[in-house]
Amino acid sequence: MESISARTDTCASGPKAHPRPEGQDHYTISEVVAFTGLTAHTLRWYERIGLMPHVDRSHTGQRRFRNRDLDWLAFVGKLRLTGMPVADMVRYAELLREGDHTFAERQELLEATRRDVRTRIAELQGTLAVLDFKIDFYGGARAASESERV
Amino acid sequence: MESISARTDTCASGPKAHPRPEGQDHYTISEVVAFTGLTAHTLRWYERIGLMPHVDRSHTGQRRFRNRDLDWLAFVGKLRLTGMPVADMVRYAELLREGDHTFAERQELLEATRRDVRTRIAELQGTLAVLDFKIDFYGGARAASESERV
DNA sequence: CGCTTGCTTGGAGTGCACTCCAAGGTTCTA
DNA sequence: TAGAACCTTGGAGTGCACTCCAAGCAAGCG
Repeated sequence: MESISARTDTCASGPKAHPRPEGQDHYTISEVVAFTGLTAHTLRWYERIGLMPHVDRSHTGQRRFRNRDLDWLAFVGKLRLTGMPVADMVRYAELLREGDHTFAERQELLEATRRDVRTRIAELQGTLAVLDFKIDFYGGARAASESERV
Repeated sequence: MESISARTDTCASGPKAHPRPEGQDHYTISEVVAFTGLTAHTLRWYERIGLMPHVDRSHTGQRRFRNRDLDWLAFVGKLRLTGMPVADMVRYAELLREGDHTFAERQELLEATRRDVRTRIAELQGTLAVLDFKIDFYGGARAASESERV
């Protein structure tokens, strides 16, 4: 049970995660900034709103991120690219914390996201057609004015 | 010269524009709201920030949109779908107002946008791969737990 | 030990793209 | 011609996703 959620969480060896040094498993916030490209502000904010699963602390209270946090941040980065609202990501994180009985809901959430992404790709391909049309027009107009000039 | 910019502006018969009644050429703001799905607020705001080419007014000062405005709004809608910042659209509108000598710059702007759209599509396809992976995982886990149960 | 650099917090500020408001003038329908 | 529905304006407000700040504690180095 536990092992299944863990695998779900870290996504195993699936998609490539953020780069990181080998054989290490705790990082300061600035190291995570360097790996992920996020700012320290954003990392703290993610934690505050419940988007991080629970970050370890040093004995003096400083954050010590682990590899699983980097994996999670890599996945969050993907979700961010989909345009998913942060509130929905937080919802997904909550479902993860609640355990295996939320499998179905998590799957649905991801499927809804996938539908949105597919729609978005189709929209973008539509805009691409318009852009091609316009750009060809400008190209044609310039070619025409050049041939007039020649 | 003029005719070329006009064609560029309205995009001629190219991509399909917002639906509208045939054989009419002036519309109140609420009609344009119905055709475009934008709000009246947004239409006025577009005009204020210089994103509309110049909307006619009735003798009492109310807006009377024309077909070319609907064409332009359809194009702006496409640009909006690309994720282009409004400021860049305003820039494009300015270039249009400045006349034919801005052809090259307009073409560049559109080409840069097209590059962005292509990048965005590639990103989204990357996220799709991750989503597929995760969704398959949930599907597999559920199938496994069902077979255990059986 | 002192110095610099890094980390902590709650709360306030930013930029974008709208979104709404109040107060009043206009247009249409009965 | 009355009333409802629609239109006008400048300016203020909203929601999202950060982004920054001040004040103070922590860590590593010569």
